Amino acid sequence: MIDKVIIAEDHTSANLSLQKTMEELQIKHYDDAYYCDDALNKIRVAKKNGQPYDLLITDLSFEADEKVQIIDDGYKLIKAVREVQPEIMILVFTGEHRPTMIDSLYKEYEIDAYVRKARNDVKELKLAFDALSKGQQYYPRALAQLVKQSNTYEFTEFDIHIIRLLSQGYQQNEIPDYLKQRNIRPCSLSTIEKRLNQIREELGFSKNEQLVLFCKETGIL
Amino acid sequence: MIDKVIIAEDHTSANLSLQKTMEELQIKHYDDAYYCDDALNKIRVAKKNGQPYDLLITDLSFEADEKVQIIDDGYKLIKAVREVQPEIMILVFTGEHRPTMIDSLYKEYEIDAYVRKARNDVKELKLAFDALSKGQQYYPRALAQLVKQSNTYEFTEFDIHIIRLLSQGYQQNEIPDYLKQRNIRPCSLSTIEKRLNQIREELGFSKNEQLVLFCKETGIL
DNA sequence: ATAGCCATTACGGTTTGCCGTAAAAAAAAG
DNA sequence: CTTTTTTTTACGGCAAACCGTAATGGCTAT
Repeated sequence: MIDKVIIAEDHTSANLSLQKTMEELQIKHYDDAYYCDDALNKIRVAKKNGQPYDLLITDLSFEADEKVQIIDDGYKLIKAVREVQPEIMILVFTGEHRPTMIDSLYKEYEIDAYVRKARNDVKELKLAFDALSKGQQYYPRALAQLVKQSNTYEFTEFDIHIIRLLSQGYQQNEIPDYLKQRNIRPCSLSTIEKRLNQIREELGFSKNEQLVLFCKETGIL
Repeated sequence: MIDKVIIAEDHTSANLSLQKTMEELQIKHYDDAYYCDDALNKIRVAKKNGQPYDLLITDLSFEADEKVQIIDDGYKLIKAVREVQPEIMILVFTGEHRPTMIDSLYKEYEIDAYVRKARNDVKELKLAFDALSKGQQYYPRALAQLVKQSNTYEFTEFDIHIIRLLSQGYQQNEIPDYLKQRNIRPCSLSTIEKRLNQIREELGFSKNEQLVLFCKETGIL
């Protein structure tokens, strides 16, 4: 059973929607937070008082403002919360929709549900909630397909490094020096060229411009 | 006075928030639409029946789904609505925050207010509403500053066209043919090279990869 | 009509990127 | 320790991109 819920969401409008949804779901006790630090703190206190939350509902992106925060986004909040109270259920409610990123949240932090802010999001929230109430994970069917599709190429740290340098204005022939200075080990121009060639081929791209755009869109950059 | 409001917003959660806000503002008559076509239609009908809406609240991005729509985003909706009922007040409520884009909405379509989905958005909605009730325009103070700052370079349609082609994998020497086939008029390779060179210089970039990334980040692509 | 101006195009030299092959180095296997 | 395999690097020819200069074409004003 889910009795006690904490909502972490900085947008007032979305926060209120979630609260209203909680009421419709007849959750007796829900709290809300507009900052990650605040949410984490409430979770800590509740656990200490022997009345821990059953469920955290959180967005992924939080906007910085004049109040300086230790935890400044949902990813870090999830990580921190898992350390404080490993068994708490986590529902991610966000507009973010990079499938691989979401999938990695399920794998790495074992989140229990993901609902995308979209048409019919409230209905989907309730579906997710039902699943969670029964102790089930809620993994949207569409997500599985999207993950499959998008997982055409697995980028290594090295790949990302190169692509980032390109997107920062480095020429390819400047990159070997850059890598040598940092003792990063494949560092020849030839290897860099080969790597880029390979990546482009696997993704069906002809130009680095496409690659950079792709990496931005999938959240790699 | 604002008596009658129409809400165009596809996210259920945001839509419900707006409805709730309308109730708090004691708006007696408000309707909502989850599709632009639906919103436009309601505006048309209301006007025909001699009970036109006073205010349209709309998002800018609407997601496509199986229901094929004629008008598929807020920009087009605003344009269409201005033709149907030029005097209606328009409040844009969106997560979109490209200052120049928003500013151009004020200039081109004479929208009356813009509220960003963010922390305290509900409070700002009410402020905007107050201004509109008094017949005033609501132009957020922060927006003016941002517009000034961000106007480093003004992209022409032509610029965007070229950059988009690059980001789709076109080689520069393929672009002249592409443009000629479509009777787009500077179309020589030389002009394209010159244009890109100029853009890069003005933005302090050395590579097209940077440029593409920049355009993606600022929402031009 | 023509002179002047601006945008567009054409051209050529240089640099950078692309891609194949082969050598060298490192890692794995025997 | 040697052999095999894989990874990394070096090199070279060619295509694309870069960038300056000059020529062309269109437009305006006198």
